[in-house]
Amino acid sequence: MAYDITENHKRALYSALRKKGLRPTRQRTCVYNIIMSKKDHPTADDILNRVRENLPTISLATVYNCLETLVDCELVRQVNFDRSSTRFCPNLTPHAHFKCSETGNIFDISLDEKSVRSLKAVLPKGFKADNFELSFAGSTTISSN
Amino acid sequence: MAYDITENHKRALYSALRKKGLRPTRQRTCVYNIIMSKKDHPTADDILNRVRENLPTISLATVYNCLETLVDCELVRQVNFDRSSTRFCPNLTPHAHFKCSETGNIFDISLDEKSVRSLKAVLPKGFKADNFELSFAGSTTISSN
DNA sequence: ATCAATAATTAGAATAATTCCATTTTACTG
DNA sequence: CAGTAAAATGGAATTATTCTAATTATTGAT
Repeated sequence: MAYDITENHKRALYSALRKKGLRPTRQRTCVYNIIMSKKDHPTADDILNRVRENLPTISLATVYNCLETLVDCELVRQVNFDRSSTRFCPNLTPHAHFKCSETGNIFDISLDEKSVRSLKAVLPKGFKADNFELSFAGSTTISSN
Repeated sequence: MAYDITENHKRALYSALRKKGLRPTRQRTCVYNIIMSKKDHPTADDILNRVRENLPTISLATVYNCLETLVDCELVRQVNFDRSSTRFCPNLTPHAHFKCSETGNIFDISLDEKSVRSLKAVLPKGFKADNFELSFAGSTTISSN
């Protein structure tokens, strides 16, 4: 039996949806698979184009709906860089983002526990963070991750 | 002689503009003063409303133009929270932002040198950051800064 | 399997924030 | 103070996203 990564994704998706009383539709499944199958940071529009190879009639509104659901279920993350379109990220481990000013490429920068702790330590008494976002902009010699 | 804070701002503004060969117009001066006179995080629209008390005919496009200029001159900073309107920040010292999920209030969280260093230390070899943005979302018992 | 109930998808209209454009006004230089 | 270049203006255009009302799919019970 071959190790089928998408079978695992399917299981994760279905159980997360069921937990919230939501239905595993063709569209949700496909959007989720597309995001998981390429570890980059696509916009809703990128995702529409990729998903249409399988579901040619899916609408942009549905892509937005699916993405909202997946974010609510904590199956994917949302990333914002300045004012440009929201991007979606399959990486659920603690990480920061680095955007290369020259190429526009976005890199995940993984954060170990110590870094996460020292990050959260900047908050004074009285502040309780549910989440954080750390992003860098600059230049890099790395061409892709 | 009274300590006139706006005189200092004026000097900072004029010299920063001159350095870039830009003209100190009434609109730019007013937008800058408005931002400096209340240490919060107004949107372009907030700023339009405040500035109109002094310059009733200023247009939103001009506010956007002025803000772009001020950001380019590094006199004010831009802050983005998710997809909502861009906010502008007079605080030029290294700091993070905390947004209270309940009230929407935004707090500056100042960062000491050590924190800034450990922040930048998360970047692997090959990445050179020009700037970073760190923001938290959560709840707080603090009502205002 | 079939049906009803409910949830999800769809296409297109609507909205919000921002940028663009063509014209008028203003600021600087000589 | 005249000429030139930069900036301001109002409105149209653009972009990303959300809303809406109608259709279609999924589920649970017969």
